[in-house]
Order: sequence, then C-alpha cells, then structure tokens
Amino acid sequence: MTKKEYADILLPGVEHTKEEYEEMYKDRNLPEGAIVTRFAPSPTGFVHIGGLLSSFIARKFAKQTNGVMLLRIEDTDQKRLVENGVSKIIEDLKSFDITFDEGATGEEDYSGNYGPYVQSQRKDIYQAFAKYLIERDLAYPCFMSEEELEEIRKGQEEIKARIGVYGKYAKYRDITMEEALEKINNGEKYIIRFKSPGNFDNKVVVEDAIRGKLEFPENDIDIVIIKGDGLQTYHFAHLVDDHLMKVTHVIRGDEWVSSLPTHVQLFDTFGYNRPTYAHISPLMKKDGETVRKISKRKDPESAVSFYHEQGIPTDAVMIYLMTIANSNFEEWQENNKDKSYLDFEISFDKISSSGALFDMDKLINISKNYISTMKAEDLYNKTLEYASEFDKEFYELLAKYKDYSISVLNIEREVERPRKDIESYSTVRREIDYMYDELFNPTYEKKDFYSKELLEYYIDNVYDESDDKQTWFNKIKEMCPKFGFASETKEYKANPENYKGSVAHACEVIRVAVTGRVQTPDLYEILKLLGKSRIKERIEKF
RNA sequence: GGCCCGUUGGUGAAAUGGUUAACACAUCGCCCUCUCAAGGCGACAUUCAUGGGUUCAAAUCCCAUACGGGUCACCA
Repeated sequence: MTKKEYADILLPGVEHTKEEYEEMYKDRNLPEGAIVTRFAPSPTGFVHIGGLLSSFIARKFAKQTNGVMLLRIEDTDQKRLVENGVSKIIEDLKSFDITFDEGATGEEDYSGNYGPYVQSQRKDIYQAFAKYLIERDLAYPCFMSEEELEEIRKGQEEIKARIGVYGKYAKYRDITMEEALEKINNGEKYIIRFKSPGNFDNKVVVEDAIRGKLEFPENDIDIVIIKGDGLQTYHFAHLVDDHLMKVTHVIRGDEWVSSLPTHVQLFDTFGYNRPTYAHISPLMKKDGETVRKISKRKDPESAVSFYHEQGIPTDAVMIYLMTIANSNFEEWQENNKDKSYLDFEISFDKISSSGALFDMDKLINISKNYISTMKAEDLYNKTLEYASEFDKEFYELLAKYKDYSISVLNIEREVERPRKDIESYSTVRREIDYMYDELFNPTYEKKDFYSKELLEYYIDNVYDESDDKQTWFNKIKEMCPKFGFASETKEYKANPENYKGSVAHACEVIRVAVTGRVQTPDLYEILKLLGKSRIKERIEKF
C-alpha cells in the first residue's frame, strides 16, 4: 500500500489535493508594503473590548498600507456557536467603523477571492493539507482515548515532567500503516497528530512586530491537527488559512504568544514564509489588590455593547483605544485638532508590550471632550437615537420639542470654549431635564436669602426678553440694592455684613426658582429659551 | 510546576548611555466668572520594582531576586 492510499483511508472523501488548493489561491496583486491581515473570531456574537482593540489596530494597518483586512469566522467548535453570532459581530464592529475588505459579511455570505471565509466550509482544505503531511510521514493517526491522555497527564504531573504528547508519550508516533489499518478495521477512533520535528533543547527565535525578538525552546509536542469530528484545530487552521489567504500580518491577542513555536514550526515544515506576528497585550482591570485581564464574565465593560448602553460615543471609545494602542497619538491629536483619529498613522513599535489598565475616567474625559465638539443638532440626533432605545419618556419629549431641544443643547456650544458637562448621551437628560415642564419637578432647599418678593419684582418690572446679555445682567445689578444685595461681588466680599448677598446670590435666587438647581449653564440663555410666561409660572410656584 | 513576557507617579505613558525624568487623565490649591462646566496658573516621581555589576556617566546595558501577566485541550 502506498502512503497516498493510506492517507486516503485515514481521511476519506477529500476532493482536492494540497497542490490543487495552492493553485486556486493566487498571490495578491498589492502595492509594496501592503499589509494583509485579519480578524478571526468565533461566532459567539460577543465582541470583547480586547477584540475591538486588536481588530481596530489590524484595520488601521490594512488601510494605511492599502492592504486588506478580512474577516474569517472560526466556527469549528460547536459549543461556541450562537445564533446570528456572525451578524452581531459584524454589526458591532461596524458601529465602531471597523469594516472588512473581504470575508464574511453575514451568516452565510462572503465576498472576496480567498474564501470560503467560514472555517466549517473549509473542511476539505484542511484535510487535504493533513493528507499531504501523512503522505510524507509528518502526521499520523493517534488512537489514544481521553482517559489514556488524562493518565499520561497525571503521570507527567507526578514526576514534574512537561505536560503533553511528545517523545515517549507519543504512543502512536511510529505506528506502522498495517497496525493503524488493523485498528481502523476494528472500528477504533482516531485523530490526526502532527509529527513534530522539534527538539526541546533547541532554541527557536521568532520576531514579533511589537515585542521584538522572542526566544523559545522548539516545540516537540505532537499537536492535534484534525480532531475526532474531522475538523481542524486552531493551530492547523492558522497555517492553512493564513497561508492560502496570503495574510502577511497576524495581529492577535497575546494569549497566542506561547503557541508561537508550534505555529512557526508548521510554517517551516511546509516551507512557507512565516507571517509577521504582532501580539497585542490584553486590557487589564484592577480587582481588589491584583490586576487581571478584563473578563467577559466578571466585567461589564468587556462587552462593546456596554458602551452603547452607556451612551458613550463610539468615536470616544475608539479615541481612547487609540491612546492605548499608540501613546504618541494624544500628542499628534493636539497638533492636528481638525483631523479625525482615523488620519493618525499607527505604528507597531509604539504599541506597548505590557497590558494597560482600563481607565474609565480617561474614557469619560475623552467622551466629554468629544461631545463638547459636536454640533447641537448632531448631539440632538444622537441623544434621540439613544433615548429611543433606553429612555422612552425622554425620547417623546425630544421628538415633540425638536427645535427647542436643539436650542437647549446649543447653550454655550459652538463657541470658542464650549461647555464640557455632558459625559455621554445617557447623561444629557439629567443635564437639561428642567428645561421641560413635563420633567420640571424641583426639590430645592430654601436658603435665608431666597426672596419671592425679589422674584416677583424681577419678572414684573425688570425682565425683558429683548435685552441683550449685558443689559440683562446690568438690570439685575441695578435691582440688587432694592433687596439688600450688593451689585458688585467685590463690594460684598469687602463688607459681607452689610448685605444679604451679592449679585451672584441674587442670580442664584432666580436660578433656583426657575430651574430648581444651584448650578446650571448660562442663566441668560436659559431664561430666554424658557420665555417670560414660563418663567413667571415657575416663579409663582416658588 | 515548566515555558514565555512584562515592571517609569493613582492611571496611560515619553525618554533608546549624558544637565532640573515630557505630555495627558485623575487629585489638590489659587485666579477668573451670575452659579456650574470650562479656561488660566500652580502643586503632585529627589527618582524609574529591589539588590548587585559595567561605565567618567544608567530609567536606559548585564546578572540575580521579587512581584505581576500569559500559556501548558480533540477551545479558539
């Protein structure tokens, strides 16, 4: 029996050969230096903030080198399958402006010439590559049961040996064709292992674009390449897919660093050029005294949907991630205020090799600044969109009083130094709710100097809607002495015992009566928007 | 436990052997202002995890130690 026939029995029904597949995947015709990279999630429908970071970085590199960013779905583990998972991922990423040049575009569809991009549809390809290995005696069937494997592991732990199927523990490494065939005829189950050519005493050096030179012992573990269900493992798929899809840069989370010796070995065995690896450090979080990777299970901020629910602008999240990805970004932004974060050129050597602590304060600050630069109408639209999903009551009001709401949001906006008091779309309501009669429900504490007399005098005899700001303020000053307030703050500070307060206090009386708050944006603007009759109403209820 | 990586202020960090260790967030003062949000000004690491070494010179190079992280599946 030839090796080829043997391989046919081990992996029957494979349509094409490795050579045929290589023929089908042509080299890409791209400009010099173009980066071809990918994002390769499982279809769980969940995008982790760390995944957002690495896909964002990958997206940037592809774009700025006129390369390609592709989406590949790694769906070979049934346990990770979630209905509509792929669509959810695509949608989430799209909301952060992360789009793909090729690959999966929906549950079933894909575009591009290097597909299929869904691994479950590539079974034949992996098997063809596995057969190539079997024919060359570089892979073999392994008949060990899970129990047997477990025993070996325990034994290794006991004698403090390295864990894994290697050397003498690789029981079927040198199985003959005849022995294997006999077992197969007996109906024994098997998987396919790679026959590692590595020696643990030798060193292998891998260059990482972010971490620099990494040195490891060679891999000598016979890893599984084809599982019991006939599907490939991650390691094997990485080799086959990234080679065939002509991926130049593998940008992924740093949990893969330790698999590097295996991956590099696979590429070397096939004589393929290794891709450039770039391992992104995880985002960390403080948990009591210790620091750990942000966890999907424990930390709500790990899900990108969290930011959506919080009403934090997607751009703010991206800007924050950019500051983590390349720390010189903030300086660049300071010097390029008119440009978008998308115009910044990211570089590998500026990516930190240690994991950053996730800093919510910083994110909020970025969000605040970002929102302060928005046009009132944009803010209105975003807030409306947010409220439509998370705050129906507020949504109704915003929709009903559109122009009015935009004017309210425009107070001290679109000026040289805009207000920075709105942290997110979700906090808009609490900043402006008093501007809506439906929501105006003041609960203030009355202070000694609060005077209804002053208020009534003011609305009946002083306030004039047509006054400009200076006139408006001068009139309040003029009115002050009549009610025991000092017109000038300095005057009051010099002799506080002579007054009930200063003009600032007089303003506070008006402010509290009209808004129910001690602190608000510019009073003049607020009064103007409210209009005289509503001011009067509110004063009467004071 | 093995293997790998990392360690500059509360946080993100700059510095790539050469004077007082950038900048930003947070915090705290003061100023300005009708209050707030801003804005302005200032404070905040005598020291770069610790200990040794190399050097005229070290946060930067070397070695140990400590601490932190990742990984050791027929999961990705």
